[in-house]
Amino acid sequence: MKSDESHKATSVRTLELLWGVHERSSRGPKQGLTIEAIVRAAIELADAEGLSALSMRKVAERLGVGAMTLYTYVPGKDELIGLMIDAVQAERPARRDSAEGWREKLEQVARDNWDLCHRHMWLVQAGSERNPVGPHSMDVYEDELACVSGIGLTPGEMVQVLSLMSGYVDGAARAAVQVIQEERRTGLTREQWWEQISPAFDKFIDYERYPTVLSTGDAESHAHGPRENFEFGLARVLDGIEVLIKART
Amino acid sequence: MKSDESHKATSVRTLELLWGVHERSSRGPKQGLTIEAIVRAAIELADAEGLSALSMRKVAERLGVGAMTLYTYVPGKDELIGLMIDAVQAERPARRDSAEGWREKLEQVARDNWDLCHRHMWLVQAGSERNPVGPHSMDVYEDELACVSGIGLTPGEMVQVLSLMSGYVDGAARAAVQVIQEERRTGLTREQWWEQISPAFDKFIDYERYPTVLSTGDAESHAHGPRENFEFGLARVLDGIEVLIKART
DNA sequence: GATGATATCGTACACCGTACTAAGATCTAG
DNA sequence: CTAGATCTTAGTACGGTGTACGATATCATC
Repeated sequence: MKSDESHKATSVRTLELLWGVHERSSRGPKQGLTIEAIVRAAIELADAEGLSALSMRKVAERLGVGAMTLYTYVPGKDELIGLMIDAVQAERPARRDSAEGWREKLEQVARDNWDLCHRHMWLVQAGSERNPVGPHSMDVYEDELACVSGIGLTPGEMVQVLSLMSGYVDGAARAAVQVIQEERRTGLTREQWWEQISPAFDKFIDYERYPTVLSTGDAESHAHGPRENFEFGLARVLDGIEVLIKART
Repeated sequence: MKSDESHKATSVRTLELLWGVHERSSRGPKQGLTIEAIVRAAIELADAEGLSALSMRKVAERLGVGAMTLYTYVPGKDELIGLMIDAVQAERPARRDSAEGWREKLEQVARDNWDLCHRHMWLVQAGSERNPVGPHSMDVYEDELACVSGIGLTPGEMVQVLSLMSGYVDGAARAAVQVIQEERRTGLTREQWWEQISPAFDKFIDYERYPTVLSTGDAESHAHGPRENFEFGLARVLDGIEVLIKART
């Protein structure tokens, strides 16, 4: 376990990196790279080959430098991932004045996040709390907060509503993305995979133990696409929030 | 990339392990271990030291055998984790005939899952779709399905409602558990950490850029505990489901 | 030009999952 | 009862990881 002091030091250093405060001393040789370039290379790599294939060596190779060079820019891999997360938040559409009413706005926020998770699938595995919050994440938070302010909720409720929304979207995106990644990894669609597995499955399982499953019919025949599932859940969550808001007014 | 055939083979093998179908040939020496013992040791290790500290070598050491011995029982680490996930599902309370009505039942299911994620924190990082479903997961699914059957929903809607619930609970548990793990890792509570960071943070940030955040007041002062956040979101999600059910009847 | 701070990066360490192989244990066929 | 087949066990090794350390090259400053 590192000391508290060293944790504080790297946390503050990461904050500086996130907010673009460099103030490097003028002595010594010039740096040949920028943090932005490193973060960009890391994002490209993670997009292309997945988070598990993201390594400091490969990022360095992509930039044409030695692996240890990266450590003069970034304290470590975890902090690099933190920078990646904040960087991609910039892709989310900014203020959405077009949408009318809190519901449309929240819906857009949710879909933006869903889309982002599909554009950068590593997001659903990388997410870690306690990352020092960077400027782009802060922009997103400001936007989200604006969606639910001025509609009769207490500040505490506003925060909780946003936490609910992002919790749901993250969970749903995670499930959806994992299906896609699994299809990539094995080269089989879920249907193909299930076809291969089901004979063995039927041999083991005793369906008398699962009357409700049986009476509901084959789960697969009722399965919807991930997108439909997401939209369904989103509508329900928004309905639930609407109940709260209507009770407050 | 492995061949489709080998994927199929390990999938079927994992199914056999999950459902307890051994049929080992009688030739050769007897096995000194059981899969159950291996899974138990792995769960203890993950509980105690986290998923990142779970390694085949450490599990083997805990059992007093060589690392490679495990591979005669289990195809690989991923499959072992799949067995661990199914095994802990057995801890969830079984049929809940005590609860009245779908809402109370779903509430209990959600809280059981929330509690399970806190008892075995590695669950929130390990979760992977496309794991061949084991007997205990199947029990849970049967239970969940029974909660929402016979209340006027179509089979498709029942599946979607459950997917919504588990998506929300997973997302919320994930966030909550990550906070706890971060506190363990750094030895700082979130408040202590924020106290250390905020001076630097205030130096970088320009609050004029974030009027809503500012007007809402310091987010920390409105922060609730993870448990309260979870219960708040759960109530909203259930409200949303209730809207759907009332529209159907 | 000397000095001292700094960037670069090769090497090395401690891990990881697991493929391979050799050795020993046990059952079955003859 | 023996021989062979077949299994378990486990040591070794390979290619990967993050990153600590130290040597060297490069620059701004005195």
